[in-house]
Amino acid sequence: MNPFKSDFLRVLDERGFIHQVSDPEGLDAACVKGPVTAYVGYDATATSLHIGNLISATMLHWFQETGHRPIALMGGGTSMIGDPSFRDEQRGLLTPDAIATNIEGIKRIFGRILRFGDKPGDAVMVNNADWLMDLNYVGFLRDVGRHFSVNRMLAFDSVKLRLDREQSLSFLEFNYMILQAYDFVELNKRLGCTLQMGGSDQWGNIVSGIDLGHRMGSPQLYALTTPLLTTSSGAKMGKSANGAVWLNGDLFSPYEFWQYWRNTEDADIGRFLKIFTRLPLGEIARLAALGGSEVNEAKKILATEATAIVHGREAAEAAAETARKTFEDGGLATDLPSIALPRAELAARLGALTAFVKAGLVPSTGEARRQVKAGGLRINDVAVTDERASLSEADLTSEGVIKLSFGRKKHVLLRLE
RNA sequence: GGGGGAAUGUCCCGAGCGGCAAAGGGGGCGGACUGUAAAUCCGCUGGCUAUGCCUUCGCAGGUUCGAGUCCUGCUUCCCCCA
Repeated sequence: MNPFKSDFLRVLDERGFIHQVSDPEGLDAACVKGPVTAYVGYDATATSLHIGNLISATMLHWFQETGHRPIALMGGGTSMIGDPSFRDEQRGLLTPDAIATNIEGIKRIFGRILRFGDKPGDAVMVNNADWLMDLNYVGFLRDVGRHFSVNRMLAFDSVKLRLDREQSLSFLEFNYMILQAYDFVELNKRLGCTLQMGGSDQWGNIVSGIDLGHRMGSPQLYALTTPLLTTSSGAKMGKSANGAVWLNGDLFSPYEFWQYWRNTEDADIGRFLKIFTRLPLGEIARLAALGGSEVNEAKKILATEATAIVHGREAAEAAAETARKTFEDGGLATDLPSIALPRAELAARLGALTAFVKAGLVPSTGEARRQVKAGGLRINDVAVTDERASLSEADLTSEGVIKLSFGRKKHVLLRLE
């Protein structure tokens, strides 16, 4: 199946996006023949997408780049249910309000990744609430539900985890797969969509859509999934100290985002450059081959390029510059993340432990206390040794800020307001 | 329908004679070493207005000076019989 003839599959393959494809030859031929329409669905589980979603969104980018039409599907309807795939327990139900706000947050990122419009080849954004919310229950069961075998659904790996574990799988969640399958068929009808892409955890849901298409008379549909990315040492991608690595700047600043990539493990550089940047493969091969401490140059390029896609070139350069001042000059970069501090609080002597909690560097004063013992907290680069230390105006640097550091890499400035 | 078992530190797994903030892992975080890497070693891994106070062992009651541990009911799950 290897040398693909279509630009799209070749690019995806070369860059390491492909985990599974249904009928690779058929899809390849279809992509050669003319523009294809494909979609990826995003449920409104948070106000922002995260790094994991970026992979599939990037596939949509290359899809468009190679002459096809991508659809970004907002899961306004499916989010009312919640995907149980590979989850070991039920999540709380999202309220309609939350879903609406989440979708607003999620939409923002696509403007940077896809080109939308009305011309052929322009990307389209749709919301499955448009066709799911008004379904008639009995009618839907008769038209669509009859095509699903419960026996078969129970055999899917995606629900096995839940079944094997002692957690119940509610009927509500059990329907998720059916609705997603229906989405695929509906998008085929409405927009001629014949390919659904997603993370490897979506394979079962996607294939169900293909089956449903067969039974309901759709043309041949295709599935393509990406591997679940892990770091070389086995950790799941996308986790940072504060939780997920979000794409929206209000949840995860461009500087933090840049830092996330800067700290990539050596062994992952090539793989990540191919997926998270748009650099040409030749350039990537050169960077990935760097040895010793030279790999740091490659990591900086990875960080800047990946950040530029998500936050814009300017923000990426600024983040790189802030990092350079902080880590390479050992100086004080005044555009490090900062929080405002009322002058009155400082005048009243602010407890050092409290200050670190306020800055969001540690979650509790208890944790701050422990870190003092471990030598992990510094004020203006001087280690805190006394739990009862406090801050005063005397601690302000000549730039008028106080720099709090947690560990070697996390820094926050307190800035008088 | 009947019988037997399980639920533990809100990341996961998992010990726990009635005195328990609760063994041990994994993961995570910090320190040392480095290159803002990996590997390795060391430490930490409920909260607070902190030599004390408060909240944790599926949920709700009860016995007891004292309950994760015993009793009752409930919820969810697993196994066997029908």
